[in-house]
Amino acid sequence: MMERKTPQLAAIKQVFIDNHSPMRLEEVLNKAKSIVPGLGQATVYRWIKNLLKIGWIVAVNGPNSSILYEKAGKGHHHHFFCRRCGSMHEIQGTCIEASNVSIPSGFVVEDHELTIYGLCPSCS
Amino acid sequence: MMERKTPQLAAIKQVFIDNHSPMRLEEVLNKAKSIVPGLGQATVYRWIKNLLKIGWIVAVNGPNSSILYEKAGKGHHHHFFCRRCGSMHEIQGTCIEASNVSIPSGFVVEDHELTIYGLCPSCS
DNA sequence: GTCGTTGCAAAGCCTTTGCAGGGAA
DNA sequence: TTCCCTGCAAAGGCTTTGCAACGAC
Repeated sequence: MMERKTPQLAAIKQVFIDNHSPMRLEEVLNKAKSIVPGLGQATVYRWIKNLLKIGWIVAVNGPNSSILYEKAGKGHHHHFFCRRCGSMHEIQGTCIEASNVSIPSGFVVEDHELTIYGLCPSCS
Repeated sequence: MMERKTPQLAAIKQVFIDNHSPMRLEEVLNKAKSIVPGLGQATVYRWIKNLLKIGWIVAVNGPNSSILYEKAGKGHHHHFFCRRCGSMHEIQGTCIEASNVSIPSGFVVEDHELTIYGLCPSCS
């Protein structure tokens, strides 16, 4: 994949660099549109797919089976979802190592994902 | 909601009683169809929505933002997703209490969901 | 000039909804 | 008889794809 430096791709990347909370695709689209007004949604769909494939961003499972995206390479962390305002927050320094979990024999653990639900500081 | 005892609803419930792993809606539909051949997908969509609302089943976030469903009232447990065969397993007795997690002040924890990724016994 | 990239619109999925007939109570 | 439930098909909503024009290199 030879990436060409287009304003559209630059805008999409910038959105991920500027925003640390995981975002829905529509949020990425809107934020990127404010940088490149004519940006089409198909372009965002295509680049998110590509950026996922090359590992520049990662997908996070959000509530209601939504998919959220965030920039990769931020180290292991978990996510907190506020049930009142619907916001998603990164929770740093709360790593639960897989070794702390007693898995039945036979299962090979590679990775894990933890989502905490509750109220964020603004809503509690 | 006054539930009438129809063969369709009985079949859908039976599928959840017989299968302990979380299932995609399509799986529920197919299994229920083997009990009630003419079963329409709209009926399954409608009953899954209702059973969720009354808390008879619960939704689980699956990989790729898929939604999985399982019978409620099985106690707190986590899920293991096999990356090779795509199967989802219940992991009992591995409860990570929210109190074990150091959450920044201001956040009110109500619940959590843990998904472990790796290889199941059949695939490892 | 080449060919990756883009925006638009059409096409594809999956899920929900409208509706008339059927059947549980 | 009442009216909840069902299956079918149409409608919605979100994502992907086809295509011709554009533009990075």
